Amino acid sequence: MPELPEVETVRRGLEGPLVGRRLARVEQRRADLRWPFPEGFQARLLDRRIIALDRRAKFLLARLDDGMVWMIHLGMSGRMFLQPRPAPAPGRHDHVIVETDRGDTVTFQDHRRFGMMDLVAESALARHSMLRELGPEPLGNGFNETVLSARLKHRRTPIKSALLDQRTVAGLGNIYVSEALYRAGISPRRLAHSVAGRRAERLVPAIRQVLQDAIRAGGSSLRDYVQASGELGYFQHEFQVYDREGQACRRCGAPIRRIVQSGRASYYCGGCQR
DNA sequence: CGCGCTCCCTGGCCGC
DNA sequence: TGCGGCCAGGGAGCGC
Repeated sequence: MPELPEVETVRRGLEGPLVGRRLARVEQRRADLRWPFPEGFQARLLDRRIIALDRRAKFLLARLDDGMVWMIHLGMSGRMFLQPRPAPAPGRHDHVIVETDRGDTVTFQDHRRFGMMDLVAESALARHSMLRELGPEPLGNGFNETVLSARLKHRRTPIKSALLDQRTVAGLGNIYVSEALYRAGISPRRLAHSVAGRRAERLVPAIRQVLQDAIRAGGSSLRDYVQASGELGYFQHEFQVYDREGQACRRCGAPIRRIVQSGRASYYCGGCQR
């Protein structure tokens, strides 16, 4: 899926076509994604005007003119993109299609259906079960070495797992955790509590920089992800460790290792990361 | 409570 | 070429 940089790229790409626009047509093509759509989803979106398109962690938040927020999560394989004109007939995995009063068509496509959508009152947003426990935005002011250390200090799990946990810091996923740990010179196997302090001082800028670099590149295009415009991001060409098992570390030449932690692959250089 | 494993789903790829 | 097994960017829910 889309991790923070991919979601942010989609947000930027859709902001122009969607913000200020009224949803003149809404087509919900199945009853559920990961979970059922909220009651009356299609009718409640229809004719609403989108007043802002924001992002929190990996969620897109479309603010509507009736005080509701259209929450969108892309899961592992979700895409949200602007269609060319005229829009082609919907495909098998095109689950939600909206058309604005300017005639732009935006499609939500998700072949694995791990994504989700919800409609929630702005006033209740912070209490939503999927948002309520999220940690700080890594690119925001609330994320620094003190905050990260406090969140790692009591954790007995490997740092890799702690960073995938959205309560620690919100928006990292499997790719950018591996890449950030490489940049910080920290082994994914190191226990989280031992990263609190000096190592967290390296990790914070490593996380910020890898996310910023990826956003600048338009995200990473692997199997599924495309930008809102349909263009490919190119950060995958800058991966130092992710999906590079057996290839030489670009810094020290040692072969990149792949291990499995909490059921997910981790990639790292045994020479550069301790 | 905190942690790790399994599962949800479809499709691509690899080896036989 | 066909088929089975494995793997994939996420996260909830369960058992230990």
